[in-house]
Amino acid sequence: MNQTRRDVFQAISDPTRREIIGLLARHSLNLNKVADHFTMSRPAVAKHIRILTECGLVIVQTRGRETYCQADLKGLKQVSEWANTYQEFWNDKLDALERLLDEDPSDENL
Amino acid sequence: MNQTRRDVFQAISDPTRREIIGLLARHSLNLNKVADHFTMSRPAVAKHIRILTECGLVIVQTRGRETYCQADLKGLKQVSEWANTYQEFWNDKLDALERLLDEDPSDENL
DNA sequence: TATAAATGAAACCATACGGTTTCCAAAAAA
DNA sequence: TTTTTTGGAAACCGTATGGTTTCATTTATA
Repeated sequence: MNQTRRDVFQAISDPTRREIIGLLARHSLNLNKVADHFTMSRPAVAKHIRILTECGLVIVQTRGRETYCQADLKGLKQVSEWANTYQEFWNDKLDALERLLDEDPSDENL
Repeated sequence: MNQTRRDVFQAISDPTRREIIGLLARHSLNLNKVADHFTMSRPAVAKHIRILTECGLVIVQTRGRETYCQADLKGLKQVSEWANTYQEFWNDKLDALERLLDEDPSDENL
């Protein structure tokens, strides 16, 4: 749970963190409220939230005794854009030809 | 490196695997050709490719003595769609109001 | 046929990950 | 001022991850 190079792709790889994102996107919540949505312990949820903050997807501010968590999902733009780079693969109308050329075994010695 | 439930989000969380995807999207390659693009060992690359196949992003077919790898990135649609769910967060024109309402501290007891 | 190329498989390793429990501190509420 | 509430922090644990080296096997090639 150290601060290795925390990037957005790694942050969203965990289903629990994607759920947290879903929660916080709708309304900001303090830590306990977030944890209430899960069966796992509060510290576990807190660690997930910390990871989300480390890559900027969640912003935390302490108010009194509580930790107020809000989503800031601008970072997901990067993910969307990266995936869309390969849109041709699921958008059948596009570039079928290009891909066919490439599936040709004769390309294999490149 | 076991077959836990391999999902696309986890598969793309590793930068090396995203690079492999980038390579194979342009042209299919056999394992050694893929490995040539990296400084790590061939077995390491092979493991990454295995993970990519486990979630369907890469298809492998053995031809003679070589392992021919091709991308099948339809699975990235899921990623794109998930990220786009939160498009409002980076598309400033949209829903600024809705989000402002939500950033209001008085919401915190939901 | 002997040799080289391409790869799978196994064993191993250090560290990251995802979780737990326990304890402590600070605010808020009774 | 006790007592909750809220959550940070630490220690720990089992397993997954990402890498290595070594060896065996299969297929082409000289």
